[in-house]
Amino acid sequence: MHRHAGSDAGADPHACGADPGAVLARGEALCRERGLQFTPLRREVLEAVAAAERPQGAYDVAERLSRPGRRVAPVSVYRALDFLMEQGLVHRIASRNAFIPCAHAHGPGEGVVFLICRTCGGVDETSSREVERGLGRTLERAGFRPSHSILEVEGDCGACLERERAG
Amino acid sequence: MHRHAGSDAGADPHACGADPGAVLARGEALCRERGLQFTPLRREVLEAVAAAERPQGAYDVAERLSRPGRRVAPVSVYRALDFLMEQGLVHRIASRNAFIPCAHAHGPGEGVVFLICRTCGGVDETSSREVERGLGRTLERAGFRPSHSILEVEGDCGACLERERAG
DNA sequence: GGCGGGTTTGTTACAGTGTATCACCCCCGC
DNA sequence: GCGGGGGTGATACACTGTAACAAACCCGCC
Ligand SMILES: [Zn+2]
Ligand SMILES: [Zn+2]
Ligand SMILES: [Zn+2]
Ligand SMILES: [Zn+2]
Repeated sequence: MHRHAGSDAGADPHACGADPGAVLARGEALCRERGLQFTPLRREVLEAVAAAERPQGAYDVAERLSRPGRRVAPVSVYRALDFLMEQGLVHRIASRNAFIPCAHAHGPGEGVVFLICRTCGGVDETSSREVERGLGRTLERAGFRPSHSILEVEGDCGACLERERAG
Repeated sequence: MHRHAGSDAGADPHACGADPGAVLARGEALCRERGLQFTPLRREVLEAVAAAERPQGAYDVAERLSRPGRRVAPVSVYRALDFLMEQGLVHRIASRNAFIPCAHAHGPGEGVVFLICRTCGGVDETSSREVERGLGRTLERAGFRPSHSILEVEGDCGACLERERAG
């Protein structure tokens, strides 16, 4: 139940983990246009991550894809996830060692904020030019040249707060 | 070689990892005033983290503290590190699975930014009310109530940029 | 059709990270 | 002395991630 969260005023909202079909379609289109292979395994891994309500570990995905007669080893899942991350189709949540799907294209240098709900376990993502600007200035003052950054916030999502107030 | 980085204009600078002696002194004072035990093991673990130039894994610390005749198991190091983290004496770098010392008291709700140099491997920390403000507004718009957050930036530190320009 | 080279996957083994559990010790209050 | 809580030692285990090599696959080329 990852609700999309608005970013800066006027910017486009996000909807990560919203619709597995859309994520798969984007993966396919993106690989075709980049001349890369959207193989069955990669599709299945992306599908498994997109279908889950909460971030999935690589071993979770491996187990989910394995059936009697076909075993998918974690190492294969890791390789698929590496590929999907390079293409911007999934994100890794460092504080959880787990992965979430991404349904939208991130502009270059666009900062992403992961919102991790400690109640329902869901992860939503948003972006903020405001934060990005402030961080840029802070880094400049520190004389630090960034290559990339991660920003993960843990707390309670709107839906869970609502539920708590009601029930 | 963790240089301190200035935070917002007028705010106090940081100096994490700067002086092992200062970190140990702060740990001792802080435990005394809180009625907690600054045991030999905890002191040694903090000392090992503070003496290192780069973030240390729990197993690194365990190895560093072990000598012929005395073996310190990683699990003991983890327990000490958990304690030191609760007291705000060390930080965990999620993207590296490693720990750094902290020489200053963080105010409540004060955002911390970790600056991870991919060249020298050192980690510096700073804070930015600017980023904190922007993040607060972004989270409010998203209807998300934060409990805590991590912000880690990878890139090149000022010293390494300087060295690169010179050499 | 057959060949050659890059990419993907399977398989095994291993390294690294973190936790659960129980026993022992120590200290302090009763 | 006795009981209880906190800290440590020790073992075992679960979880996360990577290295190395072989087999399969794909695709352009002859
Ligand atoms: Zn995304
Ligand atoms: Zn929630
Ligand atoms: Zn600190
Ligand atoms: Zn550096």
